[in-house]
Amino acid sequence: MAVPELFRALGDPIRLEMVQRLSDGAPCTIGAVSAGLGITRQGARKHLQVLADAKIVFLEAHGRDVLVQLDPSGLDRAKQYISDLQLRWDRRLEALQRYLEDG
Amino acid sequence: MAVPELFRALGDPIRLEMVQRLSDGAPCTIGAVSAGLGITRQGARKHLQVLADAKIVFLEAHGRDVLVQLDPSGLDRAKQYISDLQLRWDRRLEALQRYLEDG
DNA sequence: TTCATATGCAACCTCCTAGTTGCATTATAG
DNA sequence: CTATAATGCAACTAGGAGGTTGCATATGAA
Repeated sequence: MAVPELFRALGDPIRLEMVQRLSDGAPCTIGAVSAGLGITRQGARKHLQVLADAKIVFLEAHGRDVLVQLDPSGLDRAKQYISDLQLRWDRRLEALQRYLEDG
Repeated sequence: MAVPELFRALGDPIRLEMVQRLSDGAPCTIGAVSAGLGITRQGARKHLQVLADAKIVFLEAHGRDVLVQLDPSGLDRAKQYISDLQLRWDRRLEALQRYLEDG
């Protein structure tokens, strides 16, 4: 459910950069993920919330700071959705080909 | 390239519905893809343009009407990008595990 | 030719989103 | 205890995205 929200969350260069960082490095604090993006901490925080709402990331309070971690299931759902589309598309192509060959 | 644009194009319920229709049925005209979406033809046309700009769909003039066709390579790029992310994520997990085990 | 159909183009409106600033809060460090 | 560091919350602004209406254009059918 909420597939559009999922893709929408990925459809922003800054959020995608965040996901990149998270997939590369260790889980880190909000401050760390937000640094060096060219926007303020609050701006970055909003992006993180979008990612969290879309279940691409989850936030875990840890004393004074909040750890940001990638949620693999989010990415998986997105990929699965695309695969389903491609499957239908392929079936359609096959049906079309049969139609052309056999009459 | 322009991966964010790709996801962004998929991140809208109406555009996703269009892609669904195109993957299901035969390539059809702009009018056909645009019908029954709850918005005007011009509104739908703008969505189609977004999909076309993101290379998810291509438009082919055919006399009076314009055929809309799914571009499988667009979906493939999106899927590939996600797979790459997951690959890096998995590698990171492995490294972490080795670190925990071996010291 | 004439009429209807499928589309293009442009101006306009509204609202959400990205981004900011300022201040409050909570927890770690000395 | 005090100071600082990491974060939360709220109000505000600007710009773009989604959507509409109105009109122009070109192609196919009769």
